[in-house]
Amino acid sequence: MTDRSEIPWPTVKRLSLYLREAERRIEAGATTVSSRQLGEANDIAGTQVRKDLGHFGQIGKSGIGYQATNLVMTLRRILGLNRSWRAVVVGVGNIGRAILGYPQFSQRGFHVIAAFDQNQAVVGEKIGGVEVHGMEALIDFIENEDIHLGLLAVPSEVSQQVAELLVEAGIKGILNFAPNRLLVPVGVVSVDLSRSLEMLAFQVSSGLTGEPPLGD
Amino acid sequence: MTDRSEIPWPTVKRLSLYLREAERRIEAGATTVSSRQLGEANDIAGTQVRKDLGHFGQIGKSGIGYQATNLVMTLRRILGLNRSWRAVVVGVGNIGRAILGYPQFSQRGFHVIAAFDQNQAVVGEKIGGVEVHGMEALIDFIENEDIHLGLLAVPSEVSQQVAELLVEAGIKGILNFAPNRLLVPVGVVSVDLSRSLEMLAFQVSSGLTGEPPLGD
DNA sequence: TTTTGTGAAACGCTTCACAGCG
DNA sequence: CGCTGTGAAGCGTTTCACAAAA
Repeated sequence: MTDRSEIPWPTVKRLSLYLREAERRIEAGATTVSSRQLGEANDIAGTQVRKDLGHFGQIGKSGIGYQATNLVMTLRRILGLNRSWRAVVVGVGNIGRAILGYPQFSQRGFHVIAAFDQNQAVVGEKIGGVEVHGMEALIDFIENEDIHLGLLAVPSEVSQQVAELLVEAGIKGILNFAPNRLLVPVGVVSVDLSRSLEMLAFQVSSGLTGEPPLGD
Repeated sequence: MTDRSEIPWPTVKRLSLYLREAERRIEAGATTVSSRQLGEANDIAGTQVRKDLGHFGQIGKSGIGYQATNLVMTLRRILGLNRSWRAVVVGVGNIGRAILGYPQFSQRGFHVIAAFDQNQAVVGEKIGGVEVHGMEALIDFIENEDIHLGLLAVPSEVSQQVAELLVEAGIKGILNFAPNRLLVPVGVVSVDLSRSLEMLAFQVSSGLTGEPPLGD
């Protein structure tokens, strides 16, 4: 394994796709997968797949391909999925509720432990088996319950402020649903629905078809 | 204005950000914005902003910057936001419900006209003022109500099939929430929450901080 | 002086071409 | 042969450097 910080971001974005494909093939009975097989469902060339996987050493066998279960284990390890992640949802509006009701997350080791909201009207509610607490309980909860990730679904006017609160409490990463950049010293990935819709509007207006470069 | 199909995709992804920033500055009383101002909130260099905007002709003034309201109009036109988009939500699970309750969309001219689901138990329900219909009504509705976009929030096992249905009915673009590529001859933008979480896990595991290249 | 617009250079990722292994 | 791994070439985007406009 090479130093993870040397892996190009475009490669990282594809690793999830390879992992899924490998898992699908294993379920279909495969014990071995080729670079072409790993890429074809997502229109990624075999060469590209091999270059990407090459970052982790020589893990394939010429003439055969990749040992499927090994590959899955390697990808899981690189992506950081060989552990369990404890997360809280902050902001129980529409998006927060959707996350709380989304069972797929726990399949990958992401566990939503609790939710928080400023609005006293929703405090005490239970959504998808997860209890909603008041914001004043946030810091203690994160510290005491060993929470790693924050799923941030608050209005954009307060997202930076709440993000800083999370970081102060010791959180390690934030999935941000607000349409603005967060300046915090932890990992951040943003999901910006308005922006996605606008990119779609551009595509349609331009008469473009299919997905833009690499499923983003 | 140049041919839109010649605009590089990385540029398109940034246009939404410039538009937002320009609008924010106008609200704050600005009549003029510089390339540096447009980029700084998102950590984009002034040169980059100018190269991007250069695709639409020479719309700035040396020493001054860009006429704010003009710029907003231009960006809106390029992105295809100078019109109204009629959309339907297909699949009224957690994500579908979240979209239906999300009022911000209509601010940008995206109007969710109706929702559809296979499950008879939710048909007839009204969510966020939008009625849920059965899947059998989908094709006629799209044709008769002049629907342009489909917001696809169905399980991944059926997403390709439903996408084909939408295209057959004449839809022009799909915002896809299922974790798989859609092979259809219309515009597609995907929002893949599991993948975003996995990229976040990678970042945190690697000790990386801040956002990956350009807020994606 | 501030800021745009733009060729040219630099950079990073993708694709090619092919050696080598099973 | 089929498939991997990889140096080298190719390509598209970003950054630099600077001329020109207000």
